[in-house]
Amino acid sequence: MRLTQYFLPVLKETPAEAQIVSHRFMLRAGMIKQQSAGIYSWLPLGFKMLRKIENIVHDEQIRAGHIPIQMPILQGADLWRESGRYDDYGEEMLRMQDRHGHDLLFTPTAEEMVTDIFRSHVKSYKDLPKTLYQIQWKFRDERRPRFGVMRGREFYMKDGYNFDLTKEDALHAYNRHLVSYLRTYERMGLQAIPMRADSGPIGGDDTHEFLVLAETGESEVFYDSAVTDISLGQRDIDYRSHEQCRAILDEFTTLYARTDETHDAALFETVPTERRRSARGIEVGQIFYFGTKYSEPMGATVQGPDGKPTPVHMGSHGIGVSRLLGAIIEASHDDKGIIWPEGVTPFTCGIVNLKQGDTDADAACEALYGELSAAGLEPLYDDRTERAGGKFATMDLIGLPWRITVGPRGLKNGVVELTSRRTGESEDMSPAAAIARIKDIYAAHPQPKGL
RNA sequence: CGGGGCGUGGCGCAGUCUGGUAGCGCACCUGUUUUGGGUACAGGGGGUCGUAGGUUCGAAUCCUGCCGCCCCGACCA
Repeated sequence: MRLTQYFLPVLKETPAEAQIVSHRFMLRAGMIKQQSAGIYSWLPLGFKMLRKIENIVHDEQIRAGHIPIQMPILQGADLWRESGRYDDYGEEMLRMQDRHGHDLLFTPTAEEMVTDIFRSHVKSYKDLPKTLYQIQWKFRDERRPRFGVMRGREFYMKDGYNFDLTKEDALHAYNRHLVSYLRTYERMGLQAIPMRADSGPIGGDDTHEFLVLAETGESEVFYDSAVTDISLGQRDIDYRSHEQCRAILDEFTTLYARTDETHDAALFETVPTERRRSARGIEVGQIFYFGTKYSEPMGATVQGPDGKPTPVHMGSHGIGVSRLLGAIIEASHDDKGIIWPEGVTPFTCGIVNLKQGDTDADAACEALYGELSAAGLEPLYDDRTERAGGKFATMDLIGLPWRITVGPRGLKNGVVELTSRRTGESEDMSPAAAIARIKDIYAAHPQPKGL
């Protein structure tokens, strides 16, 4: 993308309403525009990042064997009356009526509807297990929306639902989700720690939340510092293996890690003093096993081998896609702006032309831009006739991991400058070497495919 | 929903106490100049002062209602 062809309304000054760093940078980098309390328009850069994150989530869900679907944003009230949640959900559920006076609601989650889909089409145990998921806009009428997209009323969420014949199978689905979530977060450069949590209005027996440690987090968390040393890394995972998924769950959830909701002070005392930590965290996902809580009242049964109808065992699992955008920025920024991890960045690198209009500089930039684009490595070329300072400030603000700086002086020596946004370190090299380096870097950080 | 605060051009703000018909910086447009880490100068466009009503010769300013937004708290991906 050429910057002069793009729509990137960056701000020099911070809008007064933005209190936390991710919100400030999202506004300043021209990613979002607030339209109402907790409701945002997604401008090109923000929309692009939302899609990137979404695509990582898709990649990792599909890898785990889960099947994408899409359910409507507006749902009829009847299904929710069946499960009993129409009355239970409370003020957070935004309700409305259509012209016929039928009650509708803006979906805050979709257990009812997915259960309806399942019961309409699946009749035999032979069709199990199945996990269906969607990435869709949700609406929860929060009492107090805040922190930009971190607690919006409208938010983009991946919600998945597993259907299994037995509790054992459903628990494997739970473990499998935990593993796939860990992998999803790691790919975004985030460390999200699974913590034992409360089930809230979803209900159920087993539940873990995934928390990214950050000062601005809304949850208070308590953990054994050893949990921060564990990572999935590059290991091969067979998502069909009950044993392997179970082993990874044990590996990640044995050490003490809980939110304030489930914190057990006495148990925490058993953690060695020097490893006891209390901190703040951002909740970026949650997984539940709730058995037959919905399948029984809603009649989601399959015929078992014995011919008898059996209610299916279910769980649901969520990742806050729009919130992740805020969480990544909270976890990765400096005073100048965002620092995207290579795994999720709107563009792989920036090309800064220090002297637009200089024949050599223009030609060198065009060549870099053309070759990187042809290689599928989407660069952002700052071809504005602005003074260099403004170009650097813009690049720093929007946080592309790498920048290639091209100017007439360097070109006289046959070099351009490759700079890391994270370390700020620069290196002079030939344009060909810079391209090779960018290719190498992103070979190790493949960009998401999505659907 | 309880407590607090704020609505003045796209953004950040002054002006409100003490009424006299709107100003600054940034951004934007034009021109010249400049260009290696947010150039300089000159000219210019853009504002029903959130909104409705009231007081007054006169309201951004005083009074009342309403709307919106932000912060703290209690609830949540």
